[in-house]
Amino acid sequence: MEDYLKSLWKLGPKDVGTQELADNLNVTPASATKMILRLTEKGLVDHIPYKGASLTKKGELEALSVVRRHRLLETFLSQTLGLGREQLHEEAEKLEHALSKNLENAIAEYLGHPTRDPHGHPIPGPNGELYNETDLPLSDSPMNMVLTVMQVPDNDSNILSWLENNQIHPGVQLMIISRDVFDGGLNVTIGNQKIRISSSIASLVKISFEDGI
Amino acid sequence: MEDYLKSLWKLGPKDVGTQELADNLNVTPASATKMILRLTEKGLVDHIPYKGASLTKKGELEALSVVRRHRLLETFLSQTLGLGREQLHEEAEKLEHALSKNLENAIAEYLGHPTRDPHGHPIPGPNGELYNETDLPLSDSPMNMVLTVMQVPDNDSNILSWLENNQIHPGVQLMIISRDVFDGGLNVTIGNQKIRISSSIASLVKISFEDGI
DNA sequence: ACTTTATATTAGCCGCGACTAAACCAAATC
DNA sequence: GATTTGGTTTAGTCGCGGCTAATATAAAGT
Repeated sequence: MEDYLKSLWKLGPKDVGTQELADNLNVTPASATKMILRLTEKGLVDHIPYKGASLTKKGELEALSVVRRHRLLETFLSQTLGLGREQLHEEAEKLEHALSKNLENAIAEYLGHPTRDPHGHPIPGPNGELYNETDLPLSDSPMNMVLTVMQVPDNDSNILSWLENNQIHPGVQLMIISRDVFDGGLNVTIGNQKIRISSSIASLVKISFEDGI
Repeated sequence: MEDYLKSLWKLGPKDVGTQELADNLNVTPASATKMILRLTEKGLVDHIPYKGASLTKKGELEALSVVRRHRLLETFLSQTLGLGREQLHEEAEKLEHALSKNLENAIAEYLGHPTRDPHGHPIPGPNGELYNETDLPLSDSPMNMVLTVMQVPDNDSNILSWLENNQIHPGVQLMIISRDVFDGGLNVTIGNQKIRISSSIASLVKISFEDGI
């Protein structure tokens, strides 16, 4: 149930199709439909048959609570155990459903109420507060300006390992040197390295023009 | 399932009755019977109908793995977040089922492969190794000797809070001054305090004659 | 407008883990 | 030896969360 809410939140706020939801959760469309009905019954989603589903206010708060637990756990596991960024998502995915309010609070306290997780994703507040996103995809960013990496994806450990190997993670500064006219691939400098980033990956990395984090 | 294995281990190694098992897990005897059948099917328990159930070798290893995860989690939460001993059990109970082998290893590593949890209970090794218990119940211990508290119970937060308030926890030294002839209550000195411990609680506290922990 | 096609839904099944109510067995009492 | 009694098991139900196969709908193409 919590996984469905989380996916609806991630894919929303538009109406999410059954297929899209099912794909996101690696289940069959039939399973997704069934769960959508259950969640509708509970007042957590609005459902227009043959059209799609979206979270109600109540459902959104519930989803944000799951996201908060997930991202706090990622931060906590990274901080204490020093797990690599590419392992965090999978582990947090399992633990998030078993995290009590008490432990959530204790972890937030311990970490000093962080606002971003190790991938740079904003951590919702205890009541679902989420500040405005201003970070932009690297793929859409201007050339010849110093950019600060703010976010990397969390759910694909292959991509994440590649990024890690090339020193691309939140806080790092880089500059786009040139952009391939045909496939949108980027040549960037980072430190004194020059690397090429495919456009599909560049669209998953978010940056800001500010220095700090 | 894991909870049943853990309970069978805790109540064993003798044959455990359905009632006893059900009480321990706060479920009805009917539920316990059903699960015993499932576990028997899987080769994890031996079951003699109308008599009782006990773990097979395979079941015991599985149970010890759960116990290991539980106690590592208690130690980890205590160490990092500084949770009180009386909160640890409940939180670990929820998380233990969601802890991957990977994370279990990382936590054990981080903690330096501890052999006891914060309640003094031995932590099984990664392959179920468990050293010999030599600790004795405080209730059966001799008077006028310096005793080191080794273990306190983990599952009753009321008792645990009381013990904590009276500075009784693993590592503390105390001495039995007198024993009530009728109800077995103990008068003990601990530091420069004198307190009375009821026999029911004294039977749950384990001590050793050695100094260190 | 009719048919094809892609997407959604329903129907019916399974396993897990809980429950209540009813039947059953074994051991102790009469 | 028959009966009471207490613990055990079976039978039948429910909710969660999956699945497959079949059906229904909306949208697009002819």
